[in-house]
Amino acid sequence: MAPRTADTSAETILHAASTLLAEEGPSALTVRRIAAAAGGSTMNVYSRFGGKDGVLDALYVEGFTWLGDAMRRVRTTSDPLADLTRCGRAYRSFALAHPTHYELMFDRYVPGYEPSPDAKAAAIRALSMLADRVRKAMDADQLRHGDPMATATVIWAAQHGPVSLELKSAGPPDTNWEGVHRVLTQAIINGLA
Amino acid sequence: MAPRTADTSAETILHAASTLLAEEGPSALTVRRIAAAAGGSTMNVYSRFGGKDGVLDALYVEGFTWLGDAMRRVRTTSDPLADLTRCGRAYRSFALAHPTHYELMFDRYVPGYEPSPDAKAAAIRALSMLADRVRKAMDADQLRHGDPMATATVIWAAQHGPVSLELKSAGPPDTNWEGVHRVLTQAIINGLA
DNA sequence: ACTATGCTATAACGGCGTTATAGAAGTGGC
DNA sequence: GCCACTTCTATAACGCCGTTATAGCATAGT
Repeated sequence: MAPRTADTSAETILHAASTLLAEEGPSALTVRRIAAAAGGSTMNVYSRFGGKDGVLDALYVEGFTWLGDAMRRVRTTSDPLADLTRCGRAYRSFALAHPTHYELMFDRYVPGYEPSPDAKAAAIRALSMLADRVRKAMDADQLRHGDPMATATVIWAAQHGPVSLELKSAGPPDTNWEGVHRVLTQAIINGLA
Repeated sequence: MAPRTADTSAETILHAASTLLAEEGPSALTVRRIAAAAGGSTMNVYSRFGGKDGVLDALYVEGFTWLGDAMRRVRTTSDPLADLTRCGRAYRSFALAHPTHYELMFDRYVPGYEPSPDAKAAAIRALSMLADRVRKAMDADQLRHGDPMATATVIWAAQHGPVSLELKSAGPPDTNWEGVHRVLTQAIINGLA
């Protein structure tokens, strides 16, 4: 049974790393711990992912896949502007549900890590999902016309600001971050209309 | 001449660390390199700053001091709303001029580092400088009345979003970040008026 | 002059990412 | 059946990190 040892496949390693990231945060993401959690040796990580950065890239893409899915799950109604507002709420929910993935994706929590071009492409793909909804709103004359990608970037930046600060609990300790996020999202959508 | 060795005072160490951070980025901030750049031994860093986190705290406070100074330098006119817009520009200029300090302050670039309560207090102090200007705008009936600190946090979040993304060159490579920042700042100030 | 104190530099410890090395399992030819 | 040969594995080593222990030396007090 089993080819030779326990099945330390790429999926097993990735799952172990993802769990480690979710449960103990980025500092638990060491090659030795990932390999031990997956039941294999450190070299296994190197042969399958080329090193720590390869695993981080996979987790990065995993995060953007989840974020893209969350955006996709937002229902599309006849009011594209309301849909965009709901996208904002979904964005914040994603960040609060997967804070460590969010930090890996958007704050450079892991020191030497820089996402590979492929990984960045996955990020842009998630952004274009937002751009699609922006385009819909433009077509419905609910948003000022222009480059949908550029407008989507503005909305994204308005999301990232409060969410990023909330996750690192910056600012006054009694800050109502849900309120900050709501006000900011509303202001930017009104401002672009 | 000289007490005993070269003057590896706290200021010398801090200056060496700050230069290292500015010129080579956070990854150059190792205790050994800081000590060598300051002309002393590693123990020097420990006796004067208690460890690496102590130095990071000092750099963190240094960054917020600079940011506070930049906010203070924005001229105060009879149009508080225009002053706030200028504060936004000053904020982005600061981030672009001191990107590595900004990342230390706002993105958790350095892995295990968490700012001490004192350091966080310095951050809140810089934020209340923005809150003062918000209060002025409220007194002039240019902004909706409310808690100035909360409103300042909203404005801050609107600044941090685009600036943070720009610094890590996220998003489409041809993004006009100055434009994103301008649109977002204008939208949030209009939205709060 | 001599002890005591405090600061210094060096060395060591455990852990990190990564690389080199050696061993075991599978494969093809004869 | 047996022997190279390839391939994947696990272990150990290297140089770095933050931190701590240790030993040396300059000053202060008497």
